[in-house]
Amino acid sequence: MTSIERPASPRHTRQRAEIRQAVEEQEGFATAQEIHDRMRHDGSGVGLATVYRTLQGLAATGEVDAIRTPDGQVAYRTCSPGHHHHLICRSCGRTVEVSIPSLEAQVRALAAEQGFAEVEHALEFYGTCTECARA
Amino acid sequence: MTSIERPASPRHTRQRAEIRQAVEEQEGFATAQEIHDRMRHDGSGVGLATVYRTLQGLAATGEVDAIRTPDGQVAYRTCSPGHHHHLICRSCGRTVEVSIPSLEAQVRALAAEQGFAEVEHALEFYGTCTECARA
DNA sequence: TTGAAGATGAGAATGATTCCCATGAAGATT
DNA sequence: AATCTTCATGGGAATCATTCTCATCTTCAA
Repeated sequence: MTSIERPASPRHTRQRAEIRQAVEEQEGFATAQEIHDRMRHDGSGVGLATVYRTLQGLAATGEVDAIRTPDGQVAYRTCSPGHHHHLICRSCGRTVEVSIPSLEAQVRALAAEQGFAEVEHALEFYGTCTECARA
Repeated sequence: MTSIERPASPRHTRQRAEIRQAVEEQEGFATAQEIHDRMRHDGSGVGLATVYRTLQGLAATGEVDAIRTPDGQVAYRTCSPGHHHHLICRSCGRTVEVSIPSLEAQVRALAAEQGFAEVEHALEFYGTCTECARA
């Protein structure tokens, strides 16, 4: 198990605060690049590498949620705590958090049945919300 | 809706046959690069770009399943027809197909509830199989 | 057999993400 | 407040998977 060392408590820096705020302000999920672009547009001089690093850190501690979009990019969002999934609009990005308690039970059952341990899953839904369906 | 034109019926070529066979022979999921490497190792001279193109085509018609691994790469595998999910061993790659009928119903219900249309989902499970848990 | 539409392959191009490393800032210690 | 050690930053190079380009071959219908 080779895990990268990460300081117990990261330092409080201006950049880190700005990035955290940027993620909190956005509606749905956004990639590191999108967040970086928006910050730049808003006058911040934070570097792209820092945005990547910081978002990864925030995701590792669960402070933000990270998902992989269908085209392979990683997107971040501030979410409510606890296990949940997302229903994401393909065109506008609007995101609804949903939880499927019965799924979690089934997953455990399936895993046991097949003899698999430490089973994790990532489930996201992509659709078109009412607003966008109109246009 | 800009969809890339794809010929109704692709031509039958030696390369296409080789690639299809390579995917069928493998145990679990493999990336285009892995498949290409194995083919090369077995004496095939098929180009990497062709492997990528062909696998994409096969996935588009449902002849093979394509998933995105946790680290963002696309992996392919020959599967049984119909909607199903995968329980994949993180270390050895062994894959078990599973279906969760109740999930599909819940998805439709959730989508309707939130006013989302054309909802798609991708759900894969990653765990450690019995064999690998021992080692 | 022949021609046109497709397929192939080698390498260049792309694009997201990570790495490198010299410099700057945070936080603990006097 | 001054100092010091450690960690964070940022800019640009480096990676790496994937796609594109395009000249050259194949397939397959006529």
